[in-house]
Amino acid sequence: MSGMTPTIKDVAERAGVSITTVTNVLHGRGGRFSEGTRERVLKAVEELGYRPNTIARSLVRRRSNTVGVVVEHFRGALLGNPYFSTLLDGILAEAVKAGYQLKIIALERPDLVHVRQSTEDGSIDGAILAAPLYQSPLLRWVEHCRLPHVVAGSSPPALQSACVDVDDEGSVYAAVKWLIELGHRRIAFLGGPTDYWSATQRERGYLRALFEAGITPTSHWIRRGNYSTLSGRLAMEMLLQVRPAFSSVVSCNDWMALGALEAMRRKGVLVPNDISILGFDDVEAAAVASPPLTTIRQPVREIGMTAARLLIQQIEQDTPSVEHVIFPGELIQRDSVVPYSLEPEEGSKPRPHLRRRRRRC
Amino acid sequence: MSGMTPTIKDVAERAGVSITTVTNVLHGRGGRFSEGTRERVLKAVEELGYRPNTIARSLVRRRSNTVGVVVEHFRGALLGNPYFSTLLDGILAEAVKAGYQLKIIALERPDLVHVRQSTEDGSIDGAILAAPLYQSPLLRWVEHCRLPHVVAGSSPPALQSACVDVDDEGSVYAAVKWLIELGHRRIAFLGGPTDYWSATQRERGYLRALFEAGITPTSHWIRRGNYSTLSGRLAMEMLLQVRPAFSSVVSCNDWMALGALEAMRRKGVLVPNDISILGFDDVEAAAVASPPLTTIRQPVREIGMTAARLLIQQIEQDTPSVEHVIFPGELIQRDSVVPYSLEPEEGSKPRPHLRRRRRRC
DNA sequence: CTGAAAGCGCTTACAG
DNA sequence: CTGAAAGCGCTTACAG
Repeated sequence: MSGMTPTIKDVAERAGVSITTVTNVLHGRGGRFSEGTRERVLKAVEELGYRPNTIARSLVRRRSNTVGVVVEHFRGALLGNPYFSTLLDGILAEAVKAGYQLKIIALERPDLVHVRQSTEDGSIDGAILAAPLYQSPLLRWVEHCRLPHVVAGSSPPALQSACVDVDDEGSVYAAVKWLIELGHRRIAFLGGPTDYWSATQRERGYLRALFEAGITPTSHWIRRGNYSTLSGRLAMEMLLQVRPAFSSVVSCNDWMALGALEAMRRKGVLVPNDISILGFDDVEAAAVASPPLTTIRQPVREIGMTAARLLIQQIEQDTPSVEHVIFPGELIQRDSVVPYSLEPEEGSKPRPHLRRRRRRC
Repeated sequence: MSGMTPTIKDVAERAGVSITTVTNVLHGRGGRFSEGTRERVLKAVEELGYRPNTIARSLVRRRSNTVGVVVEHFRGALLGNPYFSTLLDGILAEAVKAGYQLKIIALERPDLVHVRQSTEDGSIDGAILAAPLYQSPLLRWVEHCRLPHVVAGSSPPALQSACVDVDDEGSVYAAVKWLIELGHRRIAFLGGPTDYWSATQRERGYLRALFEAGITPTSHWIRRGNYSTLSGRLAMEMLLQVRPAFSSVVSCNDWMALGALEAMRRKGVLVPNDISILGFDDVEAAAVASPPLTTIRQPVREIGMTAARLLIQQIEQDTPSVEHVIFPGELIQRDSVVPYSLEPEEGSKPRPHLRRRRRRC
């Protein structure tokens, strides 16, 4: 009767008891069996090398004890992106701590049919949406979703779901304001892809700080890329040709800032003496760049942990949440930003970038 | 009779057919239903928003269609490690392509009981062990494991299981040989943690190249760290005090090399003019370091992909494999290594590092 | 073409 | 303290 893998039935037979009794001792339901029975059961379990089948248990309990992380647009190197992997790391840490397993649901096409198929199939108790794009169908899905869920790394204000994210807008706003306090008024912007919520929010923060300081933003000083180093280099090359020139540039992420650094190196533009540059994310490479990049760090791992905690709470209390947890970014001051001291006269001669000198912060 | 979520029974009732018929049309088992029946069933599915319960299906099919990735010693920031996340990325890519889901099994304590509990419970069809430590209990487990499995990022030669890894020994051997051809004979080594298979193998490659060139390795020129940047800096600081001095150093990984770079910068040692340095891994930061780090790249993503492919093959053909797939490392030449031209005389005066000059490769 | 029945491995009332 | 029975949601022979 026993197949390859022993089942509870095999244990029961071997121990000479019913399967009910086996479950009872396995779950330590005290008072439902004698000490002798307990020992016999445990012995049979041991001898047979019996492991309860989780699948069967999940079916009857209607609980899989696993949380799903859904990532959309899996084009290949998503987890190679430190943002995602760090987020996942935080989620995993909390899930493990709470006794949950983790399943990764990678959607090749993020349409409703596929999400529902892979999330509402009983295999997960709740889902964390990892950084869904701005107008992703997933964001539409969650609104009608009865499965516990939380959105991490994306936080449309109007969304009636739990969200955990960094304060993109506020962080950039604060950083640009700091730049202005440092004397910069000609501040360029290296934007990210417009279908990323984060990118548009960061750009908003930049614009708001400018407006508030009475500075009119120039569209010539705003250039967008796709968050890659290459696109940052290209965008910076364009920016470098614009006149009048700017004294500092804030980049939507570090990789683009690193590309911009390269563009400036090639052109002989000195950082931070000629141009100050500020990044976002604080990726590992930012610290070892030359000069080390001043940047805004977001608590990615903590975002993941919080998302997992919020999700598990919903699962276990069986109450949906619409809480938005927004973490502030942290300004990491390194060497790529210095105060602006000497504004060159309007209409000054060529190589304006090279005419200025500033002291370090 | 219908709970919150519709089941196959609800569909059957609504369509006025048996549940057998419902499965049949759902699985497109042609010839077992009429066109009219098919339409009614599909309509009921649509109206009810029915999704098959994967758990129930897995139970009867004895197949979960998910592959497990087991990571041991989950102390918190494992996935934050680009190696693991890239490996996972490769695994995920292949798994998704083959129609499998992915489950992450993070073991806090990698003992046999826990592994077996979480892998032999029917929830996964096979397991990939991600970079288990040198003498991990997991490596003992796999030997008696009936579940399909493959070890990725670790490859004890004697292991009777499928393995996918980079050729640690051979890659370092080749690189050190190259250094010797460049004129270096005094080559120091920044080793990794000795409980890592990779670290010991890389050290072996270093030693073998030295032996083969008739160079006797000096234990004073070998220093070990724990793969972190800090440990690399510390180890290099020690190394820098050793006399006679060396002309080049090969580091067990890039992060330690980056730390070593910092140590040298602080001491005023010029790289590569005074000392050449070679890393391993080609992490993103290696390219933006100053000078950009010459290093050995390992095809991590490909290792993950291959591991997944091997595993799925085992699962679907129901035949265990003991194949070892070993990828060669790739030497990425950047600016931290130059040929050695002038060997200082034995017993030369202080600051020997600063007395040499070399041209770039 | 269609459906009743057995069964996947477990858990949970419920009755002794 | 113990066990027979029903059931979780599906699939798979098997008989019509």
